[in-house]
Amino acid sequence: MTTEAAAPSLSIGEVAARTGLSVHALRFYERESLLVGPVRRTSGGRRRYTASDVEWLQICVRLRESGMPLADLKRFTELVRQGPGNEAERLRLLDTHRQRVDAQIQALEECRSVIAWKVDVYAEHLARDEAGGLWDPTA
Amino acid sequence: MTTEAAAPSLSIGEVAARTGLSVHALRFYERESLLVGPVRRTSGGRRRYTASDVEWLQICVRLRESGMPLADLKRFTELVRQGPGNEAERLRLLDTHRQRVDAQIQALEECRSVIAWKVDVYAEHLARDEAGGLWDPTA
DNA sequence: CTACGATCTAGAGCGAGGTCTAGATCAAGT
DNA sequence: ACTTGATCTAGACCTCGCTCTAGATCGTAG
Repeated sequence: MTTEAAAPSLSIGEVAARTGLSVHALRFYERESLLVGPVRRTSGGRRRYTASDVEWLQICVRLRESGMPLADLKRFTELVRQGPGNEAERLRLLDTHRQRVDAQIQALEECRSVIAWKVDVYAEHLARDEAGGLWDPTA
Repeated sequence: MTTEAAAPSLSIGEVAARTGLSVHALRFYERESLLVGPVRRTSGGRRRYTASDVEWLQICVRLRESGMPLADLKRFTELVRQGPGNEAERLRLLDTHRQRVDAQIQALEECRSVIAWKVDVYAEHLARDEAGGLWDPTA
């Protein structure tokens, strides 16, 4: 494993396709230090991403999708970049986020049930609508 | 019920406390036409909200919390303001939103499981940590 | 060699959703 | 009457998270 044979790398466009991030966003993330290591470049200056860059970005996407602010993601990246020794803090960060996600899911489920109820009210109204009756939900 | 006896009304501050919106946000929502009817004023020009204003705002809060854009909320408000006759469109709007919420919940649950897995990885690592071993998750 | 598309940098711009400020007015307690 | 705190308006400003632009360069297919 220490002897490599032409480590396959990806262009920014390919990484964009694989992560769902735009090429703009990828360059932006890099500027914001959201990548663990520096991205390699070709002799001509084009970025070449490794498989583990892509994996990391996929984790980032999950964390972002679930509402982690870029600032927290940056902090997490820093910790990973610093290497072993700070796992407790990484754990804290992730676990705190997990709790926020749980709260978020719960809040959404409450919203969902309120909305579903409203939907039912309207659906029911429309079902018996043909009979024709005045009905003002503002009342 | 048609004869009223001093309909109790609330100040903007009281409404803020009851809805969780800031007084700034309440004024902003009003400017953006997110309220069904015009808000009453005292002789001195202060806003007085009715109980149904508050109910409406509470629905708005749920819809916003669950990610409905202000533009959609505005559209929904318009429909309600126009009165009976457009229930089908209201239903479509709400049901579309409900589907988005469902999708959101599902996405969050996937994120949650990815995060929970990462949390476990770190927790486990820390548990067997005292034994002391190199461990670099970047590898 | 020529085209043409993908990528480069630095930095400006944008949309959403409020938030805040200034300066004035109102209302209630003492 | 005076003080204090809540509210008023109009409009400037802010954060977040990208997105887009301009103008140059790279690299690959003909």
